[in-house]
Amino acid sequence: MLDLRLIREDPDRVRASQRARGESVDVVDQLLAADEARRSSLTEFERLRAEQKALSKDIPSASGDEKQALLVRAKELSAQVKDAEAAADDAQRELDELALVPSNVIVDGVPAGGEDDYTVLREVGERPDLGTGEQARDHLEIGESLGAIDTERGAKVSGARFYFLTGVGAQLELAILNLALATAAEAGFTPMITPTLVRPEIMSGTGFLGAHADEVYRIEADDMYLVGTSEVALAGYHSNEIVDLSNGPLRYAGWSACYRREAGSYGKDTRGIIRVHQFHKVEMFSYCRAEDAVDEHERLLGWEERMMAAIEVPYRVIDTAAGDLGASAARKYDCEAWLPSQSRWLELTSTSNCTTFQARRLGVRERTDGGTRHVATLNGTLGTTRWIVAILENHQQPDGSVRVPVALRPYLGGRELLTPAGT
RNA sequence: GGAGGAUUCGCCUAGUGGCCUAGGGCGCACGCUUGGAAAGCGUGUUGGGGGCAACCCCUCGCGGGUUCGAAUCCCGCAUCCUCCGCCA
Repeated sequence: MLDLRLIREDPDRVRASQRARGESVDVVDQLLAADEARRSSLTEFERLRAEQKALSKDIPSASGDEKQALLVRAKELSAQVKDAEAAADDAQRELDELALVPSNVIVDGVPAGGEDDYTVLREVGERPDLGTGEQARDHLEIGESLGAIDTERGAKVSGARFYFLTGVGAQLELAILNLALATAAEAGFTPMITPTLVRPEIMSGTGFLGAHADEVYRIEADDMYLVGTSEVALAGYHSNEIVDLSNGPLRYAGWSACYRREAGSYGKDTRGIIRVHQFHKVEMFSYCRAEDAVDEHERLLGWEERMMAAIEVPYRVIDTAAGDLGASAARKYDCEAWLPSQSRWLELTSTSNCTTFQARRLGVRERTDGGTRHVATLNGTLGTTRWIVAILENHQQPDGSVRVPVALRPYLGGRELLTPAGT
């Protein structure tokens, strides 16, 4: 949700942002009209209500005919107040509904356009030389040979896009997540294990029930949602609170299972564990002052790149185009690892600056000299199940083994190599 | 699943239809006092919205209702606590 004051004072900025995203520009004028309607109906209600209060104060001390006359007048007024209040409520409801429509206003510098209009900020690391003309084996082939990934039984038990991580595969996932959590803790984040079922208002407050509502699993019997990321729970953590940011940002690292329906991605990444319905993730989440959000975003990206370096995979950083941003994000950077088997880049991390957009919906504020104001929220990935893909493929050896990146070794009992089962 | 009880300002609490314009205590902030501090005294201290302003409106868990008037009465819901049942 945007600040109505911004829409009133600088509607052109909002229009430009909506245009860059390829979304509705007219909604700005609809909002301005709804805001005007709300204010005039509210003023009328308040005028009548004040009159009613003044009148009812005189009733107890009146008597006889005078009292009867007052009661008659008060009864009329009571009906008028009721109508005016209903009108004001309707106008407020209409405004509230419209206010959810515009997406966050993009940060200056975000490229306009859609999925393919990103800007590459940098490319880091060398793509592995896997031998002359040799076709790189893909992560599933490697994973199966290591006895690490079992997608067939995943499908048998739960359907397409489910999998078992077995043996060293399970350990490798935990190694990634443990390294991520340790990195976060060292950087001052508070480690958190979060709920994965949340109430509707929390899911909606984070902005995931807009255009991407089909992505979310809903538990109909209990009217709850399964989260696609711990960002949801961490954003809800301080909902309707006034937080204290005087000692710097509040930083949390959430560990959770993540659930995604992957509706509309039929036929895309169907092999292996690149695109799955359930995975684990360690996510950074930061509450900071609005004016610090741009710097905080760079810091989150910095921690993500530290993790990229730790798993020793070649990657690039992209500045996602406006049309490919989630509704809440004002800017998003992705780190994409090189995927040798497909000669393409694969998203491993994503960090979004949601400015005050989420906090406004969720009611997260801070105290300032001039009252309260909404804080900024940011999030970023520090490790997921998918990273197994990039690690297996980039560290595969000609003999079929996989080299373990140095930083992960302590979490794998010191192992330097993962070797195929039965060799 | 059933039966009771609770939900008031950061915390504790008063409040059974108009005297609530929600009182008191704690905490916190500022001031007085002091050589300095403590104590004491005084002032302030929920949040949101409208208005150029004076000022006004809303906010006693949430949503309805009764009434000229609701923290207070009625209905529904949520959360927490206690007990019972069921499951483990």
